[in-house]
Amino acid sequence: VTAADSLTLHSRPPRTTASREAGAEGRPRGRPRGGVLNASKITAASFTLIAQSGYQGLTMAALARTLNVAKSALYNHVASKQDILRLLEEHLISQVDVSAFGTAQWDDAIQRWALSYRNVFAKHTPLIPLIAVLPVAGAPKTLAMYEKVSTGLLEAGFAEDHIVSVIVALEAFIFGSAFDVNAPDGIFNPGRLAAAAPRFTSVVAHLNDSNCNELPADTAFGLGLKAFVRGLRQLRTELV
Amino acid sequence: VTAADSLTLHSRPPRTTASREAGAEGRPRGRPRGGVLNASKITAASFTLIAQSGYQGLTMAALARTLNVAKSALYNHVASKQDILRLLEEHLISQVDVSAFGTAQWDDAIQRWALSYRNVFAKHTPLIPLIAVLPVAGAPKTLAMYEKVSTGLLEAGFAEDHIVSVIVALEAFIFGSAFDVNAPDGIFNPGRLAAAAPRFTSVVAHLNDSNCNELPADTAFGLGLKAFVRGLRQLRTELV
DNA sequence: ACCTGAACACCGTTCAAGT
DNA sequence: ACCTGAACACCGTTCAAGT
Repeated sequence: VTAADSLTLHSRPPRTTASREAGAEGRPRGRPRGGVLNASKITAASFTLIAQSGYQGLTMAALARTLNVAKSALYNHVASKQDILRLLEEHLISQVDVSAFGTAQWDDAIQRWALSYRNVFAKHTPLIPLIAVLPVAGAPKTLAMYEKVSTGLLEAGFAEDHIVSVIVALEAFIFGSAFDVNAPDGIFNPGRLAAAAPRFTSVVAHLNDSNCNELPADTAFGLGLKAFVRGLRQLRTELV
Repeated sequence: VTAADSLTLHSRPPRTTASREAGAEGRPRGRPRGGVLNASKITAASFTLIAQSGYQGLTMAALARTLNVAKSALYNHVASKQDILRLLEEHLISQVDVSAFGTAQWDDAIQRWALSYRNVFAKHTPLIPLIAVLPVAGAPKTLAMYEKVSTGLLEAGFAEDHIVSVIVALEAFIFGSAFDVNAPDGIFNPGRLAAAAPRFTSVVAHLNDSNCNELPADTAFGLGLKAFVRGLRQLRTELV
């Protein structure tokens, strides 16, 4: 045991900054009278923060500052940061447009649902790794969306034992496509390696030939969705 | 300026733990004679670490410990942790099986490539948000894979100006499906909310009716891939 | 050129003290 | 029940000192 060791046992390291790090400015220490904090205020503040500075700006400290509370106060309402992400996910799912199921043809309904779903999560891709693995049990709004889609597919004539697979497969395509929306311009530009990949280079050069002013991610999503739905139309009648 | 403030200017906070935090045990301070570190050693150590304790175990500190160097030594070979993730991505891409292009029929080749691609990244989903947005310019192995796939699709008769879209769409489905592989059992079990979603509940109950001992993620991937390829077969001839 | 040691500015989370 | 203040155990990154 060195001298430095025993020192740490008796003296605390002084704070590196002198500024206050936690807490609301004026509020006394005890329990406040009004409802200072709750889950939906945390959700709203999170979306504000994300809109301002992205998911990288969504920290417990920033959230506490926005809500004018101490960081530790957040833990009276959520168990963890993951818990907050789950709140965001549930809120976003309810913004996905499922209204076409029941009004439009099943194939049109799928396409409109998928487009809406992708657009909602394109701005929230950091949630995707979470959703894809999140049990629906505690997520009523997510469940409500699945109920709508299932009903639409049942009425379209899909066999009961294939519907979950159809939904999972479509969601996979939707989530993957949401990432693509955020790809930088020229992501496929081979640069100085062009000579090593002549076919791909040529094909990238033809990217915008037929889609003048559409984003590459949108073109790919449209083509993929069309192909997917065409294939489903065939399989629907075959797979029984 | 308080007393605590001026204190920090003159005395360093003592370390909270007594154990050494950085550095290799025996090595002297200066530049070592042998090649202690390089990019491929960092890559290999990263995969070892991931295999042992997942991506959450992949930290600069753990990496340095594994390689028996100081954390700061890593920055002589990579610019950042993101840089390491890019090394991993390039290495994994080269494990994707593209051998079916050129030997099998185009639709079979796509299916085998897609399955291999999904399987490789199912164990490395934290890389997916990165890949989907990563320019190919500095990634020769990624480019080599695209060259193979492009060639296969060109020979299959797809129009030059659609091939990038076809690849992007397929990749979206592949990446999304990779996440599903890691979903927990019973992810679709509605729990106590079953009554609110009767159709979905019924459809989930029928999930395993026709696929006795296959994982749900595999069933969905197979069905989605089949639908996708069928749709592509139609669009290939139409879209010209 | 390439390493060590030490620090820096964060991060999410915990917990006693307070009302 | 629900807040504050203070700490804890990390994290990735920087940089002077050394050879």
